[in-house]
Formats: sequence, C-alpha cells, structure tokens
Amino acid sequence: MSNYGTYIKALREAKNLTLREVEKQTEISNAYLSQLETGKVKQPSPLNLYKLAQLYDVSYETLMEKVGYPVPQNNGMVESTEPIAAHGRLGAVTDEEELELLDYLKFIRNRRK
Amino acid sequence: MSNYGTYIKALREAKNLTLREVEKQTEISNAYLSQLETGKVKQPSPLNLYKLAQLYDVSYETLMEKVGYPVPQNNGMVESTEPIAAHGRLGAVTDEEELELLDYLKFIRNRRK
DNA sequence: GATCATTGCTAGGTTTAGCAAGCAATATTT
DNA sequence: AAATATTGCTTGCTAAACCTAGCAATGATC
Repeated sequence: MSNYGTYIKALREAKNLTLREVEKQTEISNAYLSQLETGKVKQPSPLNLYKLAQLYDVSYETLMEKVGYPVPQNNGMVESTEPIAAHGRLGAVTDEEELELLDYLKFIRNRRK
Repeated sequence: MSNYGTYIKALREAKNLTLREVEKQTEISNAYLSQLETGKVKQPSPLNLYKLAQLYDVSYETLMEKVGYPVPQNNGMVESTEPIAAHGRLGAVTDEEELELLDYLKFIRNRRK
C-alpha cells in the first residue's frame, strides 16, 4: 500500500489550500481530491498527478514514485525499497520526517496572521 | 486522439510476437492487448506501459508520450532569482523557511520516542 | 478434404477512476 | 445567539480499465 494520500494532503495543507481551491486550479473535483487524500484511489491518472505536482511545486516524478508507478530515471517499479528520500538542501529525509516537515511548514506559514 | 495503438502494434509485429506471447511475458491479457492496439483504451496504466516498453525495447517515456501522458522532463532544481531555495518534496520553500526546517529537523532527530 | 491449433478480436462481466450533489461539522458574519 | 458560508467528506452514479470466455478466420497436420 503506497499511502501517497497523506503526502499530497500534507502538501496541500502546507500551502494552506482548501480542497475547493485546489479544485478550481486543477479542475479535479474536491470530492475526488478528498478520495485521493484518504487513500481511496489506487491508480490515479498521470494527468491528475501532473496537475497536482505543478500546483504543489513538487516534481511530477516524485508524485509518480509516491503512487507506485514506474519512474523513468529509476528504471523500474519502486515500492519504496529505499526509506530515504534524497532532498534538496535538507539532506536525506525519511518519509516520516517529510510529513512532519510539511506539517511544520504549515505551522510556520500560519503563525502570523 | 493519440493513436498510440498502431505504434505498439507495429512494435509487436516488428518483434514477431503474437498477442498471446506478449500476454505470457507481460501478464496483460491478449484481449486487452488487442484493445490497446485497436485504439479502444484511452488511458492505459503506466504499469502496463512500462511492461510493454521493456518487452519492446523502447523507453518508458516514449510510450508515455505516445499515449499523451505528461512526461517527466528533467525539471530538477532550476536556478532562479526567486527566493525559492528548494523544489524538493516539500514544495517551494524560501531560504528563510529552509533554515527553520533544518532547525526543526534537528529537533525531530534529537527527541526521544 | 477433414481436423485441430493458432491467430486477432469481440462480448459480457467486475472493478475502479472520477464527478455531481449533498451531508454534518466548523467557521464567519450579522 | 442565529443565520450564513466554508470546510472535508460520503453517497450514488457513469464511464472506462482490464479480465475470462468465446468467436470466426487462418494455418497447419493427417
């Protein structure tokens, strides 16, 4: 089970967007977005993944990999055998840490209002 | 319409394979393979595309593109003047935020469960 | 020429992607 | 406090992915 839902939910919340705001910018219904985030969709369309990647400023490949699709560079199917995700300037970060960082980003961006 | 069907059919015939031979090696039913080749499937699973790409010795990206899916186009970290530090898996992060995240990472890793 | 295997393909089915409409809970406004 | 708007989510629904079983046509084997 790939559990990419919590990841894209964390991405959305880090950007302080509502499901309906995302719907507006991606043309993906908020109902379906909710299903994506709560793990009810196994194989979302690459097109929708691409839209979300663009809106959330993450790479298309990252989302593909999270979902469990083969990724070109990776030259194979990846079921997250490697628990460490290479990160920009933050160094190696585990998936769990990644979620915590996204949650903290949300906090950071909300604290002055 | 993207007409990738004739392409993968040509690939198969170039390799002198029957639908059932392809079925054996890819675990994709010959019935469905036929539908793929005759333009009856609009959005085939990336996983199946990957299997076919491997068997036919073409790149996964090529098939993705033929189908009409967005293809990952080396959009790694791009040098820009914007105050964006990283487009990693956390989305766009400013330099300031990045410092806070690093600090928080340190905190995360030092706390005991 | 008759029989049998192999070919690509269709019919009919189950499962899932994705949507429109609506729900209960929370937030906002008056 | 009451009315209203916004939130995430669930409930059916349609369409499409993908399968099993079978078809007609061609090819082999006797």
